[in-house]
Amino acid sequence: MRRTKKERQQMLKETIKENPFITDEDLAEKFHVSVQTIRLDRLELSIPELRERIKYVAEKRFEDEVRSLPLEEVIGEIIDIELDQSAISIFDVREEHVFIRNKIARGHHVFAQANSLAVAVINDELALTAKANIQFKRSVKQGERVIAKAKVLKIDDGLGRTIVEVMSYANNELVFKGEFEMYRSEKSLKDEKR
Amino acid sequence: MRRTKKERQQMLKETIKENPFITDEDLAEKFHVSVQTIRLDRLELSIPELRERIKYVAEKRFEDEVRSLPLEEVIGEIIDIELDQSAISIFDVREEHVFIRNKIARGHHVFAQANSLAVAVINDELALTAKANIQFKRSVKQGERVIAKAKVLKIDDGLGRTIVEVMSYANNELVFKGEFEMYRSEKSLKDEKR
DNA sequence: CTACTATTAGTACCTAGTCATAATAGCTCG
DNA sequence: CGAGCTATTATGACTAGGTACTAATAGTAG
Repeated sequence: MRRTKKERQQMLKETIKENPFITDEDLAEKFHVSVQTIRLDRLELSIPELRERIKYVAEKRFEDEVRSLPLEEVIGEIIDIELDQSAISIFDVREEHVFIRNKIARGHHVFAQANSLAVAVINDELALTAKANIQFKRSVKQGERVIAKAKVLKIDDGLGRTIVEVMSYANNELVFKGEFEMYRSEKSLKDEKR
Repeated sequence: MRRTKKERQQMLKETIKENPFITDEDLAEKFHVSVQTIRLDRLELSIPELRERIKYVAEKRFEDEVRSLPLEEVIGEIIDIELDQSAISIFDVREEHVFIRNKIARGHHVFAQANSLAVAVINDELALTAKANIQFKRSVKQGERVIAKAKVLKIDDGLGRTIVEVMSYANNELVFKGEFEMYRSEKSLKDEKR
């Protein structure tokens, strides 16, 4: 007993974590012990053999590949709408919407909810966002429910522009505020139909 | 010769590509041939053995991991980055990103590309969007490739704010322009380390 | 019938292990 | 000093999933 074992096992853990592709033989050499000792250590620490470790890494990669699905069609669920007047949608912040490190919602999801609500409230076949002025008032965490309220401020038929204000709340606190200048391309067409 | 071989080898290729975790034995069963035939096939097609395949997948993941720590949360693919200076990403507009009726990209996808690029370019553990002023210059259609270029304009260490400008182009035309005011939470910590 | 391809079978060997058993070394406690 | 203990090392049998090589057989074309 070279006054080690615990130390060696601690280092073993870290070494394997850092490089799962290392064999018992290489480990034995590295720590100046026999292969059998390394195997006993792995047994005690429940570290699987090289091949299992590699397999695990490979499988995880495969899962991840599917995981990176981006934004959905419409973000949030619309629960109330009065065309050309106002609309409300809710959006539950889940795991896939947040940064891994701190569980804070990525800005573009909060934006997406507000933006798609602004699109929806416009009484037109086709509404596009022309400009937006937005502020993220506070960060939203995983598990919170964001309620976005859109209000149509001004409809300028001449220019085909509509100003929509969206305020988003989580826990009754304002988390996002945005002013969207929306463009209606089909306005004239629609008017003709009437 | 069951009038197959070529067909079988073609299918073999695809099967393994789809699921690299399959053994020769399973393959033999699947194609109703002997294990030896499968091995001959692999030899002819230069497909490595199961363990090598798994290892390859695992290694690739490992390479990606270093790259994808900051990048995995990005919409679009980053092709160039100089921290705290500039970054470029590309984003191909596909079916799932557009309005069904007119094949025009939804604003929040274009925004998401720009916003996540602004997050990525910040040389910090954690960057959040505080404000943004954006303009959609022209609509982007399905099939177009959007190239977003981010430039760090100002780093205000006192406030912990950084201004990032993002210009997005499709077909060499400006389609989106945004100015993002980003918040760095770990700023002070980093300064202390220096 | 012969030549040729495709397929199958069998053997020896490899890597990186598991599992079980046994031997040895270095201590400490009484 | 020796028994008891832990840690380490050695040894042998066995495993999966192969490689490499040789040989036998089936089926078909010329």
